[in-house]
Amino acid sequence: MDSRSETHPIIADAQASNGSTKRQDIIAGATDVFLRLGYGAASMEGIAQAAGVSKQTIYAHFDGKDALFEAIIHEKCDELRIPAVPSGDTDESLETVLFRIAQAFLKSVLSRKNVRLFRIIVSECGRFPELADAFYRSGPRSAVAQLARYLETARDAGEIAIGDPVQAAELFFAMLRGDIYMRRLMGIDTDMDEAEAANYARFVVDSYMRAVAGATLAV
Amino acid sequence: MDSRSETHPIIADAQASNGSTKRQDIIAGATDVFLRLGYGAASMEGIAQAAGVSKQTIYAHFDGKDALFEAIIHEKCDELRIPAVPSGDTDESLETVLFRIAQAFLKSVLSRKNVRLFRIIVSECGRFPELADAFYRSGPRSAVAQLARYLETARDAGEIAIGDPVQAAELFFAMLRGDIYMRRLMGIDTDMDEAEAANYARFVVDSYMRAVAGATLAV
DNA sequence: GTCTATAAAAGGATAGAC
DNA sequence: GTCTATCCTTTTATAGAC
Repeated sequence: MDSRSETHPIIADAQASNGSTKRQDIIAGATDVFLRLGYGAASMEGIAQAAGVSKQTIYAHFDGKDALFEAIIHEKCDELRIPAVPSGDTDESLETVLFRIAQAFLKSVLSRKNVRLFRIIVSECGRFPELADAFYRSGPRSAVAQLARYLETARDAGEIAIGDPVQAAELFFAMLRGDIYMRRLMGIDTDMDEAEAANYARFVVDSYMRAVAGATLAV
Repeated sequence: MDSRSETHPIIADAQASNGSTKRQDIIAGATDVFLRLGYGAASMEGIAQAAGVSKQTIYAHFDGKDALFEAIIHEKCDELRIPAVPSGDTDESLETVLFRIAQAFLKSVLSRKNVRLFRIIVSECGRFPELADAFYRSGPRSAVAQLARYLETARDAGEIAIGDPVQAAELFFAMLRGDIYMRRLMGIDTDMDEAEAANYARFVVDSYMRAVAGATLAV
């Protein structure tokens, strides 16, 4: 895969200059096609055209359609780790931190890219269960774990009354997904602009603050 | 479609005795195959085998794969209307009614049939947007509308403090879906038995009661 | 490694007999 | 209406030249 042939030094240099251009072209084209059409409706011919290479070139770099799909989707799942929950280590109030998390979460989870990725995960979870695991770990599970840690410190400081921090964190994100995320998944709603997102985040944080302000929960 | 030929009275009688057996066989087989494999992975040959008929018989009853798929999925969406929110016209407490609704909702929405149907709606919402509409209207939208009406009466009676009843109802169901529904969609979680469902319903109702017990919301 | 050409199979849809 | 046999397109994957 990384064996640079000695027979055509000029071509080898062209590859070395930006590190296997063809392979990156394939990945870029396949990412576009798979995210747009899903696994079944995407064809290797269409991917080859989108990448500007021939089909055989794809097969020289990947074992087949399944392997290419797994590589593409797995990479997109790993990217979910980046825009995580911002750390709230300052002296901001709980409500302020939750509101900031809410806005970031809504912006990320309702984005077109994210919605399309989740649609594909759901569509192909039978054929590629490992991808569902990767998505869940890198996305929802990671966000929940971070928020749970923060909520736990808030609970230990006596600011809120919750039982299981993980369950409390899951509830917060579930409230944020609300009805709009389901509609987005089904392609019903077009968009939610920043003002609407802020309003909804405010509504959820207000509701959540009341929910966790009460007596300790039995878990 | 319903024109019973006069040329073969015996066959015509066989059809009349239970009302077009072949058509029902096709629907049964297609329902099974489509819900199990989705649109793309299902083949007309496979459906014909599952139904115990020939391919041409399917084409005699339906215009093609698309029309058959739409008929099958649309019918399953219509069935969602049946197990709706139980009416709470008695003198039960708000909490009791919500708890009953929560249990019924969890049982229905987490069922294997319902999860598979929603997976297909999500997968094919690009090709069949009308089906997503049908699902949303018959399922989530219908449940929200019924709960919203109930919450509105509770608000007018001074029992709870909410802004938009529809938004309040959507929040309740979003809390119930929680994290578990997303996991089910991705095929990660196996099952939630009745005891676990009851515990989770209790947790959500408790949290929700606190959330709606506070001051009036700005919507 | 990369391309053109081709194999081999599967799937949607149709023809024609009964 | 129903079946068997067939057409035609699409699709994954491979062969062979350079």
